[in-house]
Amino acid sequence: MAAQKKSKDADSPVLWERLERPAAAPRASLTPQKIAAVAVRVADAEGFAAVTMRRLATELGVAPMAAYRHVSGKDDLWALMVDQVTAEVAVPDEVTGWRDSLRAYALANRAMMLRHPWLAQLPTPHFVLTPNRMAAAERQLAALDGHGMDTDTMMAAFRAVNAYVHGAAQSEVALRQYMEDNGWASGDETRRALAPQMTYLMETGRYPTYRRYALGAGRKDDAAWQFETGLDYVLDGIAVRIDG
Amino acid sequence: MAAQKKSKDADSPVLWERLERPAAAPRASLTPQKIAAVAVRVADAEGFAAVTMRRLATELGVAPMAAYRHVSGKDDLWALMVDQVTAEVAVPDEVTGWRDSLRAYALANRAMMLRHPWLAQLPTPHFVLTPNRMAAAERQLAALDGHGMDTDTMMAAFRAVNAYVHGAAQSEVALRQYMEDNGWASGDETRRALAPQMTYLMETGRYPTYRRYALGAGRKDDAAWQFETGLDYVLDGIAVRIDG
DNA sequence: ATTGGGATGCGTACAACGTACACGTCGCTG
DNA sequence: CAGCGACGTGTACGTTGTACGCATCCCAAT
Repeated sequence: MAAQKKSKDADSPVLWERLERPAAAPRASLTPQKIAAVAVRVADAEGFAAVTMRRLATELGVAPMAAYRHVSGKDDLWALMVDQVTAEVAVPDEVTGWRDSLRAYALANRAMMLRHPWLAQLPTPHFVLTPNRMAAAERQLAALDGHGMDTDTMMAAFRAVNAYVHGAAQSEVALRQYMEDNGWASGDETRRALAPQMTYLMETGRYPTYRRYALGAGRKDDAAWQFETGLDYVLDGIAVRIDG
Repeated sequence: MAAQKKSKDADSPVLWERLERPAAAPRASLTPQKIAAVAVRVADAEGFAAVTMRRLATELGVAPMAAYRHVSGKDDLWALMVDQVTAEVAVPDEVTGWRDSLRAYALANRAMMLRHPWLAQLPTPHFVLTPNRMAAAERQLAALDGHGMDTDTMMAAFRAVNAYVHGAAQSEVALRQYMEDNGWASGDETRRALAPQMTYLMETGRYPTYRRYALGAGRKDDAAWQFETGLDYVLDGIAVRIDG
C-alpha cells in the first residue's frame, strides 16, 4: 500500500527547481515586534478582519508558517498589538495635578482608540501586565496620591476613568463603523436613513423624553463634546472625594 | 459537454434510502427567536467560540444550512442575541428618582453582563436601535428629566453611565476569563502565579505608588465594591450638575 | 577547517468554519 | 386538485488557524 515516497531530494527530476530557491535567505528577519507592527498597520488600514496569519506572512515576504516561530498564535499576536498601541498613550511631564493628569490620559486614550478602531473588536481586552500599562497606572496613581484617599480608593478612581474611557471610545468606534458599513457619511445622512424606524418607534408614543431629545438636541453629532462631558462627570465625582 | 445529471430521483438505485428520510418534517419549527435562544444558551455554557452555525443546527436538530432561512448570517444572529439579553435588564417601577434609577440600571446591566460573558467579546457592540434599548433609554432619560438639564446634557449623563458600566463590566469579565483560562480560582492564587513578574517589575523601583497599592490595599478582590465605587463617582459627577 | 546543534524559515496537510446554490418537499390558497 | 411560495437539505467551495516534519542557516567548539 505504501506509495512511493515523494522524491524531491538531491537528484530529483525537478532538480532545476532547486536553482530557483531563494538561495541564501537573510536570517533573523522576523521578530515579534516586526510582526506586531505589520499587524497593526494592516488592521489600521483594512480593519481587524484583514489580519490573518497568511496576510501577515505575505506582507512580511515570508511563508505562511514562518511567524509561528515568534508568536505562539493569534492570541499572542493580539497581546503584542495591544501593547504596541498602548505605548502611544502618553501624558506629557508638564501636566501636573490629579485632574489635568487624568484628563490628559483619558483624551490621549480616546484619540488612540479612534486611531486604531480594531482595538474595540478584539475578542477580549488583552490588558495583561505589560510595562506600558504599569507605567500609565503609576503615573495616574501618583497624581492621585496625597489627597487623603487610601490606595483602594485611588485605584478605584483610576479604574473608573479607564472604564469610562474604554466604554465611551468603544461605542464611538461602533457608531462610526456602523455608519461606514452602511455608507452614511454624516450624522444627518444617518438620521435620514434611520428615519422610518425612528418615526415608527416615536409614533408608539412610548418614548416621549427620547422624542424631545431627537427633536431638540443640538450636540447629537459632537462626539468630542459628549466624551468630555461624560469625562467631566467622572472627574467631578472623584473631586467630591478629594476636595469636598 | 454537460455531464449527465445526477440521478437521485424517484427510481434511483438507492431507493431504500428514501424510506429512511425524516418522512414528514413538522413545518415551521424554526424562528429567529428560537435560534437566538439556542445561541445564547450555547454561548453561556461553552463560550462565544462554541457558537457556530453548524453547532446551532445540530442543537436544533436541523441541517447546517437551515438557519439561514431565518437569519441572514452571523451578524444577524449576534444582533438577535444582544437584543435577547438586553431584555433581561429591567428597572422595577417602584424605583424612583434619577439616582436610584440610574444606579439600579447600572447594577442590573452589570449583572447581566456577568451572566453572559460572551457579550464582552462580540466583534462590535450591536447596539442598534432595538425596542429594548429604546425603552431603557426612555426610562433613564425620564428619570433625569425635570432637573434643569437640557436634553443634550441628559443624554450625556445617560451615555456616561452606559459607557462606565460597559467598560467596567468588560474589564471584570476579561479578568475572570483570564483567571479561568489559567486555572486560577481566586485572587490570591492569581497573585501567587503572577508574583514573579510582579516582583520583577516592582524591583525596578519605577512603580512606587503602585507598589503601595499592591502591598497595602484590602479591596483588591472585591469586584462589586470596585464597580459601585466607580459608579458612585459617575453619579456624584452628575449630581453636581443637578443638585448644586 | 570541520562539524555539530540550535534557531529559523518552508511546505504540506488537515479540520473546521461561513455560506452560496440548487434541489426536494410541505402546506396553503385559488 | 393544481401550483406556488415557504421551508429544510445536501453538496460544495474558499478561507482560516495551525500541527508537524524537513531544510537551511549561523555560531561555537573542536
